[in-house]
Amino acid sequence: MNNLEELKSKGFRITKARTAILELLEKSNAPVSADEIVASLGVNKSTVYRELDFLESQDMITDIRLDNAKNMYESKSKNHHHHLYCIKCKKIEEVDMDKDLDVFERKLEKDTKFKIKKHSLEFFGICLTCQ
Amino acid sequence: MNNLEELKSKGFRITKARTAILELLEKSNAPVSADEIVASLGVNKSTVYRELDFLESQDMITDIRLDNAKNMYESKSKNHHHHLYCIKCKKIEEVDMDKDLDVFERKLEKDTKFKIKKHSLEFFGICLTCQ
DNA sequence: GAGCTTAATGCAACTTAGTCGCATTAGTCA
DNA sequence: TGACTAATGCGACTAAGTTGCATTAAGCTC
Repeated sequence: MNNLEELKSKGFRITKARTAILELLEKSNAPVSADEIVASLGVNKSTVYRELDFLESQDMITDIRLDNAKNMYESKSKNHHHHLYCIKCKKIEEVDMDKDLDVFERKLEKDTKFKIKKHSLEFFGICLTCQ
Repeated sequence: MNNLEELKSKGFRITKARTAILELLEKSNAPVSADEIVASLGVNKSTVYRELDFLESQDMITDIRLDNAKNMYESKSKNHHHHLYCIKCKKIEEVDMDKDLDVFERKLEKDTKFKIKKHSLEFFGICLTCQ
């Protein structure tokens, strides 16, 4: 069952905006910002923000903060990863390291009694070409 | 040599705003936002933002994003740590786990040729009292 | 397919975080 | 004490995100 089918089965409607936004995020191989979605799909700004909140609440996308101005969004269909961000050219690379972090996260839950829902791990630096 | 002395030795001025902001961040045991600084010190908003940028460029403070609306700032005098954030009551706890992450970071630098300047690792969840 | 219900959308006005240019103030040094 | 200029304050601005409300359209029943 894909994301749209899952939403339908939960009683949510399959609208043009919803389909387009979800598809755009699933196809994109880099995080996407709200205004990029507005620009490339022509969907209203409020709708985009509401839909992003909704998809996040449905656990289908996540948000990340790289430059400290705006959120970016990624589909969760892709396998979980972290980011390496060049503070000069703003290039984003993906990074894997979850085995270690999962172990730590479970320990953390036990120690703190927090129920951990997600984590974010971002590295900031200067890429080879910018050095 | 403390932060202020270091700034002075580099030719920067020791002003009231600078002293107050640095002191506030050093004394606080939780991350502080720009508007909290404006409110509690009565320093002008532009000055606060400029000063925060400046202190960050001098490597004396760091910024973190927890709720996705605004930056928060911490003194680097405190030992490096990460955050555990309750998405309900917005309580922030500090977390240590740097041995592992440092090893990983060095490997990452080698693999990607990035020169890594900093990283941020935040955990989001629900604290015991909010569960 | 027509009619009904209401989730989802679009619009416009608003809020909030952060930025910028410029005139003024106040550290620092001689 | 005076001169130099880094730092400040003010006000106007931008950009990201939010909200209320009237309208539209997805999906169900007949």
